[in-house]
Parts: sequence; structure tokens; C-alpha cells
Amino acid sequence: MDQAFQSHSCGDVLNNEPHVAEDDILEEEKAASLAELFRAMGDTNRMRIIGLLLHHELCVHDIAVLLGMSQSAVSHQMRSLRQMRLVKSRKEGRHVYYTLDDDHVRQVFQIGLEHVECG
Amino acid sequence: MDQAFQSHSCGDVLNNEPHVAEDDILEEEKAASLAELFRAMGDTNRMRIIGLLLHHELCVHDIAVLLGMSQSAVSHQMRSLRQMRLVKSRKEGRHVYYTLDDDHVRQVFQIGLEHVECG
DNA sequence: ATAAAATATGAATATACGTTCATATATTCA
DNA sequence: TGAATATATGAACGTATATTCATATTTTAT
Repeated sequence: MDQAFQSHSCGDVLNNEPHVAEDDILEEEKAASLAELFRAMGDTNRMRIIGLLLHHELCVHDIAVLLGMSQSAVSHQMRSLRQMRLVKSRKEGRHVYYTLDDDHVRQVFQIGLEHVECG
Repeated sequence: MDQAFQSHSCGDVLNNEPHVAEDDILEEEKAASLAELFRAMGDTNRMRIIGLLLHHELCVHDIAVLLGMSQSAVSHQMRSLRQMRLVKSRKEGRHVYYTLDDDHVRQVFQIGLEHVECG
């Protein structure tokens, strides 16, 4: 029997659902990836950036000006967003234009917005 | 004219879309709320907890046992999750049972999973 | 009433993270 | 080539955060 079931003594949920632990194991590696993804969205400035990119393709400098951030700060943030595949970049001359990577980002943003707005 | 338009000189996106800045202002307060929400999902253990609560209503002690976390650590985490309205609690005797607060949480989790899996 | 069990909380510590500053790389234009 | 513009990057510093430890609160059982 799973070790998780040996040392608890409260609710009977675990006893009625003997596969809770196994299901959880499946999610273990994914939990870290998910956390990493959401951590990338867990910053006000990065959310402001995503908010801008919902509607427009923008380069680093434009984002910096629009949000009143330093060029360096934006560049560092874009790196995080790129690494988490929240945005993708397109180089054109000396500019690097950013857009949202895929529709998942838009969806998560939108559902999150519903959550914090309506409740 | 908006101050954001005075000091940039690169892409013409801003000139072609004169309302970028105003749209952004609308999202300003929301950006902080969104970031707060996603920050609450930006931790591996909290994602493991959400992963468990997708399928089962569980009390603090059960979660602690299943995830190999201390009672205190889980309790602190549940507080964060409650404050962000990701979970809701139901007290029954000396137990406090937790479930996901609403379907937004499930949806964001699911879409996030799609993103990190298939990508 | 006393003991045990479940949960919550405050302080402390260690780690993660976001910004700034200085600087490097790359591209355009004179 | 040299100057200017756009972006990227590494180090450093300050802040936020997750855990542990000790303890408080609440409820159940004897």
C-alpha cells in the first residue's frame, strides 16, 4: 500500500479514493513546469507587457516607453517571457518585435481577468 | 499628446495606433491583480495542491501527507490560495476541507497544462 | 478537566527575483 | 570607419517569498 496512506488519521477521502497518490505522481513533473509558467506571469510589469502584446506587435523600446520602464528591465523581462514561451520574437533590422507566442497565453490572461474582475 | 509618444523613435506601431497608451492605462490596476493571481499559482507545491484538489476535496493534513509537506507549510500555502480565491474552505469539526474556488482555476490550470505539454 | 488531533500564525532564515548600472553586441547611417 | 540606435547580458543590491520552528486556537474523546 502506498506510504501516503499509512500515517494519516483524519478524513476518509483518501481511503475512498485509493488512487489519489498515483494520480498525483503523474502531475509531479508537470507541477514544476506549470509553476514556472505561472511564475512568469506573476509580475505586474510582465502582465502589463502581455496586456500590450494582446493588441499590438511591439519592440523593446516601444514597450519601455509605453510602460515607463528602462530598456534593460524590459529586455530582461522579455527574456523570461521568451524562455517560458509566452512571447515570440521577430528580428527586423536592429529592432526585435515581440508578439504573444500562442493562444494559450491569451486564454489564460482572459480567464485570469474574469477571475479577478467578476470573482 | 500622450507623453509616451514624445521620446521614442523606432517602430511606427505607436504612431499608427494612437490609443495604445490609453488602452494600457485601463489594464494598469488589473495587471497588478492578475500578477497577484498568477503569483499564487507560481509555486510547485501550490500547483501540486491544486492538482490534488482538481479531483478531491481534501483537508490540510491529507494534503500534507500526500505531498510530503509539513502541516505548517501546507497551512501557510492554503492561506495564500484562499486569499487569492483559488480555493474555498469548509470547516467540519476540527477539519478544514478545501476545494477549488471556481471553474476559472480549473480552466487556467488546464490551459496552462496544454501550454507546457504540447506547446 | 485533560489529552490528543487539526489547523493557524508569527518570527526567523535562506533563497529567488526584479531592478539598476555598466557594458557588450549588432545594425544603420553619415 | 565612426557615431548613433536597439537590444542583450552580467554583477550587485534590495525586496519578496517559502519553509521551519515554536506556539496558539479550536474541537473531539476519555
